[in-house]
Amino acid sequence: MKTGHTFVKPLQRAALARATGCNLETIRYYETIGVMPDPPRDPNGYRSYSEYHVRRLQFVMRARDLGFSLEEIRGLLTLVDNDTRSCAEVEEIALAHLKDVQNKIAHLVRIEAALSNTLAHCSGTDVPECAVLDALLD
Amino acid sequence: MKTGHTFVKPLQRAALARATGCNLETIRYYETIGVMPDPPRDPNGYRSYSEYHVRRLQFVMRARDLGFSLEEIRGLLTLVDNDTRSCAEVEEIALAHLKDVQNKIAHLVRIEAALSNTLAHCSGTDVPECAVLDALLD
DNA sequence: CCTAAGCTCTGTAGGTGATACAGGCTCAAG
DNA sequence: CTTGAGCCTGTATCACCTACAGAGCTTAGG
Repeated sequence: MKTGHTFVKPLQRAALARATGCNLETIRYYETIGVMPDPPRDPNGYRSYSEYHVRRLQFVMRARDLGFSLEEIRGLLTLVDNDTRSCAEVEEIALAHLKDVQNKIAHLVRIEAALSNTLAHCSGTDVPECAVLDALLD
Repeated sequence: MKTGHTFVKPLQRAALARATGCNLETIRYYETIGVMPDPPRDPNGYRSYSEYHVRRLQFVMRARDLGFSLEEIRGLLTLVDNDTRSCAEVEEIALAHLKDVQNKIAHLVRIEAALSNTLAHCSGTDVPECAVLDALLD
């Protein structure tokens, strides 16, 4: 086949979903909240996605995997878009998020300790005495 | 003062909120979703809470502090209500929840590692090269 | 007695992050 | 030509609240 200049054929919504692992409906959701841009439309009104959209959605998905909120992701995308890419600004967002994650971990670890401590007193039998309920009932 | 038989005066919604630390509106919410029972009403239609409600809401709040979902709390309350209090059933709910918490912790710890690893490569300066964005952009 | 503050009531909207479904087009294959 | 898959839009739903608007009630002060 002749492949003179690389021309990547546009994707429909389901194809973008497959390409990125993102849920079909979520793509439209990200569009309405402005995380993904309004894509060009085919004459029939169908959304037409390019490689640009694939990369952008992948970026969003990776950031979400790291637990960034959509608000934080919006911030990161602005930096990418303006090609400001000031490392300092990005670091600020990422550091704030890291602290957030660490707080969540600390909180969950406390919960885990309390829970397993309570469960340690549980007889696990069918008797009506229950250490877990006692703990909750005070 | 004469305190022949102990008569605890009924509480209004704000008083229950103060007594339990629960948000005022959340009390009404818990009522609509059936976690708290419909309280008796004064002639003027005001909700009238007794010690029973204080204890029940405290139970709910403690369970929430431990990260139980409202669905799980509903399950625990059913056991309390029926005075079944089969320790085995309670243990089942609490153990499932403990596993859930441990999974969340494991997940967040992975995120934390990835994040701080990425941040370690961050120069923190104003240059447009940014390890964090590079990681997200692939 | 009247008024103003401060409660209460109800229903409903907003927020986060999606997910799902209904009802209607369009398109390609058989 | 029909059928089925895909697309479109708007709206409802989930968890878990929070908040506000607009109304009524209660209480204390003047």
